Amino acid sequence: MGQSNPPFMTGVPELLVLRLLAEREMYGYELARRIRLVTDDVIRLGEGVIYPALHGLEAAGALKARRKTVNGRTRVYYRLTSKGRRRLERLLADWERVSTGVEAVLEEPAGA
Amino acid sequence: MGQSNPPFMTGVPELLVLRLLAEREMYGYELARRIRLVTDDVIRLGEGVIYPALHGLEAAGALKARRKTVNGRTRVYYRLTSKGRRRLERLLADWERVSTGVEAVLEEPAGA
DNA sequence: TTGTTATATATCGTGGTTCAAGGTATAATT
DNA sequence: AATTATACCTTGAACCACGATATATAACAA
Repeated sequence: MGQSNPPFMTGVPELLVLRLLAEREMYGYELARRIRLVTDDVIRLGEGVIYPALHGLEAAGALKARRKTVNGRTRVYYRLTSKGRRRLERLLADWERVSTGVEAVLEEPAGA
Repeated sequence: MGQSNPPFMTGVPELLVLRLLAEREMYGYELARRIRLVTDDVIRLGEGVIYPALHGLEAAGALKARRKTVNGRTRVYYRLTSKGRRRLERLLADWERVSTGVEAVLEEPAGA
């Protein structure tokens, strides 16, 4: 009974989160803001995407959380684990493969 | 009572189908084969994706179907309408925007 | 003081895409 | 005779991503 593979274009939010956390420790709200900023508002991941992704990644052992209070507000900082780094590599390769595939079709010059 | 927007990474199968049909008239089975071939087997769209996409596109007026019997087998050839061409332009622009956004995050060099 | 905006976390219900699997039928190959 | 390739199609479910909602503090305006 069918377990199906994830759709081939998914996992991008996860990829973005992991990639940013590879640079430095960040917290959820910051990640959302940063993605909006860097993509010029093209990609806007809401809290309903960011937080579940973060929690899932942490549960999978790809992230480690650290609580910190700044200005009376509690932030949860996440950093990559080695497992997370490996996962990032994999997702990076997936993205490259798939986007290259899409480009191949788009540039395809009517070959027989 | 939310109707939600489609996820930001979707619509790629539709894009690929429209792009190939912009070259020339093709039928469903052929499209599936062609996408597999051009992408080096990276993207494999099954019939469960191809045919519903084709039907939806036709219902939306983006494609025009034409029945043709070859070697005793019936094929349904699809060609782009002007509406389909416009839709292709839009999806093309969407893909460019989004993939550029993803790349921006991936190449992001730790800017503050 | 009251209201709104920004910061910061979290969950929930649901909607829509994509998926594998199944179903029909003819032609070609083994 | 059986399997593979061609060719169409539908269905049920999985899953991600979405908007909405909730809570709480700080900053700023009116």
